[in-house]
Amino acid sequence: MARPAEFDRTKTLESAMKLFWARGYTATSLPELLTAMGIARSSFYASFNTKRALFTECLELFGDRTLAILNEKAAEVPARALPRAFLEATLLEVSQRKANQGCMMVNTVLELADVDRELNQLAIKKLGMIENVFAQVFERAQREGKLNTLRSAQQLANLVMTINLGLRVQSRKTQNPQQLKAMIDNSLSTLGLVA
Amino acid sequence: MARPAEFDRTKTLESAMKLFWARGYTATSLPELLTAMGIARSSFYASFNTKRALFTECLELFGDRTLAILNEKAAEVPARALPRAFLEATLLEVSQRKANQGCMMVNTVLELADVDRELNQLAIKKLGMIENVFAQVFERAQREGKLNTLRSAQQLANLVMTINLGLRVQSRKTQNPQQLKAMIDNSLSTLGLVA
DNA sequence: GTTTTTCTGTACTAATTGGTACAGAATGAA
DNA sequence: TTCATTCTGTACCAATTAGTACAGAAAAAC
Repeated sequence: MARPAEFDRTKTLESAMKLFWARGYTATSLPELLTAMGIARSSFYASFNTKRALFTECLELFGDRTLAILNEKAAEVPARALPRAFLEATLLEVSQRKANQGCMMVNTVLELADVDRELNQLAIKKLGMIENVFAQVFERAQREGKLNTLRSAQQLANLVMTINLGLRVQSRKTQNPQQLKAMIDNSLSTLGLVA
Repeated sequence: MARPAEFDRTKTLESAMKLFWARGYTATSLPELLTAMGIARSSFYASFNTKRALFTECLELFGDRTLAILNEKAAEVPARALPRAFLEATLLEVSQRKANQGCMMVNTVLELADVDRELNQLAIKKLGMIENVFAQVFERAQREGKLNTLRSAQQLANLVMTINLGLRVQSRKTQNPQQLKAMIDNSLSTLGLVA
């Protein structure tokens, strides 16, 4: 028949994600997207309906990827070491190769809270999934006696999230990875589950 | 001579600030600003050079106001009670009358990190001034033996800021003031200076 | 080769962006 | 009243926005 290959959709999606991640939804223009993705305008609209739909896909991708990292770490380390493992994996490893990008979900929550409620809610939902994983891991560890029960698993998860969110803001204002590392240590030592 | 009164500049500035606070820099258009401020286009450019200059003024105003609240509380309560007093004053009292606005400085840091470095730096500077007040208050309290020295004053201040930033993100995703109150309690109890 | 499909490139649209120009109404002091 | 000044309102500008239309090049199967 004919030319089968759509261009590498995953790859272009990834490029778009990085740009949205860095510059946010509103400030990212279509021409910028096209350049970053390396495709023509027509191809863009053929493959990803609208800018907004593309952003949704990117946010979805970012969230899933973050969740994957968390699940991966959850399988590797004990519950009380999970916060550090997650923070280092997502904050330090990323920010070493890509400067201070923060977190696309957090960025979106703040940017679009009063601008686009639907996208905002999607970001909130994705963040909620992260928190849920923490809660489940902690709950199980408590049941197995591997974690103290001074706080409920849910409270602990919420606390980890607050610190996580705070550090993600810090990562957007602090260029230096070493300072960030120190902040992670500093915050985690308060949790009472130092590992 | 002639008609003296400029319209109430402070009041219009405040209206602009609220709008920027809610919707961010990029997503706020000039017509929206004019409506909110209740002035004509010409008056706008006569009084506030550009949209960007206006934003700078608003950010400055927001930062100063937050700093004023902090200093006020610092004069009222002992050092170990300052974090809670500050968080409740800025998060709960505000969010009760004005929904989930978060913090304009934090919003700006995330929105403009890779878009407008100068505005971003201004927001970072203002946040730094907040942190400095905490650091000085803690340092003095430690010198006077009113605060344990398990952590340095600077570390403590940084920790308070991380939690503060995290909670401000939470305040932008959580509508419920009671949940927010619980999160404040939950986070502060980890600081080891519960008051 | 022919055919079928996916891509690029260019040219558009209508709406919106921030910013400027200027006429004239409103205002108040002299 | 006169006169200087500060507003409002409208009309404009050039640039940019997201999105559409379509001609034709590129590529692979037959």
